[in-house]
Amino acid sequence: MPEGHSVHRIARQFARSFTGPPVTVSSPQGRFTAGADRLDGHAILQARAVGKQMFLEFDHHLWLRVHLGMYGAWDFAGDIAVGPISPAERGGRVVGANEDSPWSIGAPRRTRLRMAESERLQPEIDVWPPEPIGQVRVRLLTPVAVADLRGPTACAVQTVEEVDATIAKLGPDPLVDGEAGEDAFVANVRKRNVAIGQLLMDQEVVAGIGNVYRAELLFRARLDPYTPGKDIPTDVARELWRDWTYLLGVGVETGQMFTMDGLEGDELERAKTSRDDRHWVYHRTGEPCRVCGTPIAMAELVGRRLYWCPKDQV
DNA sequence: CATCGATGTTGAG
DNA sequence: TCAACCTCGATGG
Repeated sequence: MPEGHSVHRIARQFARSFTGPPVTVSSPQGRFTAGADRLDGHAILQARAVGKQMFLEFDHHLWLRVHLGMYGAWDFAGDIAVGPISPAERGGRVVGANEDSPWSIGAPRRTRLRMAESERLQPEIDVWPPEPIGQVRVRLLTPVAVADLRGPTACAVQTVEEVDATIAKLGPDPLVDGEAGEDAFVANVRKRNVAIGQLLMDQEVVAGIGNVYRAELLFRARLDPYTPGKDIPTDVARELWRDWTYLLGVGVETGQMFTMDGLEGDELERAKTSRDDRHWVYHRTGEPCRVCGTPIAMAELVGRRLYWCPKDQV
């Protein structure tokens, strides 16, 4: 269930801990054996994230494309990075190892970290390499680090042409397209006679936004989710993009989806520690709007639940 | 302890 | 249009 920020963080984990040495690639589960055999023994050159898709380039110029979907996850263990990601690693394209933690051969650390929509340290490993847990589609193993992929929606070996085609179908991602993304986003929104609440979830319009960020972005903009894209003024669309850029940056740096700015004291602590107190409207059906007290509304839109304040968002 | 639902795409029909 | 993916925290008995 990760949205874009998690996928960028996972790509950075690969850039920092898996570029350099040859990688042993296997499919403990057995469902990706043919694909794993095509990558086995090759080194990883770079990790890229675009929206919710991640791409690893191997040194024979084949790529592994992964989409975690609803409940996919990566389990990392060994000499891996934990915690906030340094500003030096910002950017959608990450090449090579981080200077702060250069790749080195040595005894693997015992850290185990699960990276999905959130990140959680797991009990430390006691043997190297650790036993796979659950249905592991792909295992990537270096002398000092291991990554196990579980439950992905997509996991495929691609040529560079196929990677380019996959990315070409995606809308702009602030961490990939930078300033140029803003114009693309505004154009994509304003040419469609489709509700903005639907457009924000459309990965061809903008890549990386999921159900939580959609709801929160629309509330932060005080925008009615049912407003057709073509009726949204240019400056409002630009502000939406800039707010997404901001929230994505916060998410990538902290690993959490902070959407409530300006909190202090107890409110800030609650937002950090309690899932229920973390959002303006997401998953708050019937509860009082934090601004006006009106019960938060919920409706299905293209098969996903949409949350909004019917009074503040107009 | 059983059941449900989910921060999402893919591909069969 | 809908099941598959096959995980896992929340919920209810």
